[in-house]
Amino acid sequence: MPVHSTDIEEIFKEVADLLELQDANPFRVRAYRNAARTIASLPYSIIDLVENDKDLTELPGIGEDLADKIREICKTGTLKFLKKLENEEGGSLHELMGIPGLGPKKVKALHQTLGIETLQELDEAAQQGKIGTVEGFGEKSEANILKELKRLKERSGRTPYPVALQLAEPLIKYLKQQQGLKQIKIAGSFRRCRETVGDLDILASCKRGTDLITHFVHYDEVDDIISKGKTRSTVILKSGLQVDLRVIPAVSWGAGLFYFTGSKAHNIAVRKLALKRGLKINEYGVFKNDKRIAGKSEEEMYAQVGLPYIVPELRENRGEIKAVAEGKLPALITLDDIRGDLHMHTKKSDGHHTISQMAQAALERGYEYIAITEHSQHVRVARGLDAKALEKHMEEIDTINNQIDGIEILKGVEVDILEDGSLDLPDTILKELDIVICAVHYLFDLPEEEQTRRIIRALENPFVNILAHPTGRLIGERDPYPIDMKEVMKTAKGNNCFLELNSYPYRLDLNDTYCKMAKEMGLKIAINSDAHSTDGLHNLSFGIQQARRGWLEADDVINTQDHDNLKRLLNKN
DNA sequence: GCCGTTTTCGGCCCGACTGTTTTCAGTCG
Repeated sequence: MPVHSTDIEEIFKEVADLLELQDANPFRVRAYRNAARTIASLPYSIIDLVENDKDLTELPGIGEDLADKIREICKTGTLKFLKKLENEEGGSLHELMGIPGLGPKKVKALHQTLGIETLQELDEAAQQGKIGTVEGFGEKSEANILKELKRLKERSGRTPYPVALQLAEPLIKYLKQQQGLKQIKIAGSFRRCRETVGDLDILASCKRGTDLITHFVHYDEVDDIISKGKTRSTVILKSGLQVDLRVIPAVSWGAGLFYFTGSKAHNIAVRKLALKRGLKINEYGVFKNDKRIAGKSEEEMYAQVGLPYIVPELRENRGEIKAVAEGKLPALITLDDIRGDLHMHTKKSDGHHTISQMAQAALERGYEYIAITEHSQHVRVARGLDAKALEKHMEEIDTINNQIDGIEILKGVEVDILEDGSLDLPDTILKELDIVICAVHYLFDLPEEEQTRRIIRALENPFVNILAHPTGRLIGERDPYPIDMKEVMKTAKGNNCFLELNSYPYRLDLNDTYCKMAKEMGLKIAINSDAHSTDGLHNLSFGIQQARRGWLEADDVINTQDHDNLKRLLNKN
């Protein structure tokens, strides 16, 4: 069983919990949590560093001791120190700390008085009304524990961005009805455009904050009010999504926005710069000797530490602060840079609209070209085309191209990569096309080596241009299939191929870190919608968000090129 | 356990909210 970055993260978090339960030095506890966060926010797998014998202590928050422990986990899959902690008294109590409201002190109290060690035992004790009898607990804590246990069972982790977006829009509209509201914005990972969000952090500035909070907790969709104070409140929506609202004074708007947008790692890095200048940053502003010298806007916050404004998508502490200090921050791609869309389907396979309708919709978006890329025969559910049907389809595109002005329709295909890496259509037809996209649609569970070999062979076909949704993941549904991405990228580059960033918001495949990796290797990306209807073309904006998180600039993306340049890029011979 | 342009020791974020012990400890972000 290969070790992943997330395994190391989990082990360190568990160690932190168990140490905390033992009343260990709180800073030692924090060191483990910091290290877990560092590993989580790396734009690559820490396993690669270990395998290449790199110096792990160069990573923030990782010293000699934790570097040794990381190497131990990589080598053995486990950590002796954790096993030792688990074997000690109370070594299974960390799982109870997963219940919001239960920290180390309360967990220990429950253990000592009622002997509770597992979530199951916690549930039973709460059902029997025993929790309320423990000192420090009352009726409300008991009810809360029951509620959280229930929620834990129902919870399915983070919410995909498009779902959060759908829930957020009407809520913001509702909050805007409040009189005296000056500003309102969603911060947190949502603002950073992460593919999933843990909760929604809404920031507002309002004449009378308490009125806004009251208005907030009376929202129709609120299922449960977790907390409600003068400046902040937390609720759970009926959908299960947690929403935090924080009201901050207008003079602190920028500081609050900065603070609650995160990421935590980015904030810490900026705060460190402030400390060097003798300044202190908190959610209310930048302070010099207790005097606020900035805070109204994020721009002035950054200016005080000598940095230009950094867009939220880059705030992950993945080198953006160093880059901006050196004047090397990328000019990130925007939707306006896109001149065409190279992956879409029509009624001919599993799409809903005709070629003309798709072309018309693309024209309305200001595109100069599109590629129609139907499935190939292997994908029976999508009514994939065989060579003969594809030939007829190409003739139809020719006809429409002659009828329509202002946009060029490229003749393409999304050809299936078969088990052995050969393609689902013969070269004789592939070479007639303007663009060939290849993709894996079945056999997702091949071993890494085999899957990599399969894809590499496909990319070596002289007529293939783009590998679509390169990891096959479906966010929240299907994990990426294991492949050696570095090798795939190398092969793509060597064969004048490109990788796709599929913009379907449950795919976003390539993800941000792979985009950055491609950019660093000099491999260009195609940001495509994979639209199955005219509406589907809009998904491209989700891809742009992900691309920006991956540091991509217009020049890193092939469909920002004009038609002539694109043709040159697609012509491999 | 980490870190260092106050560098090998001594500091490491702290303010808001909840519930309960009613004046504050515990938790969270």
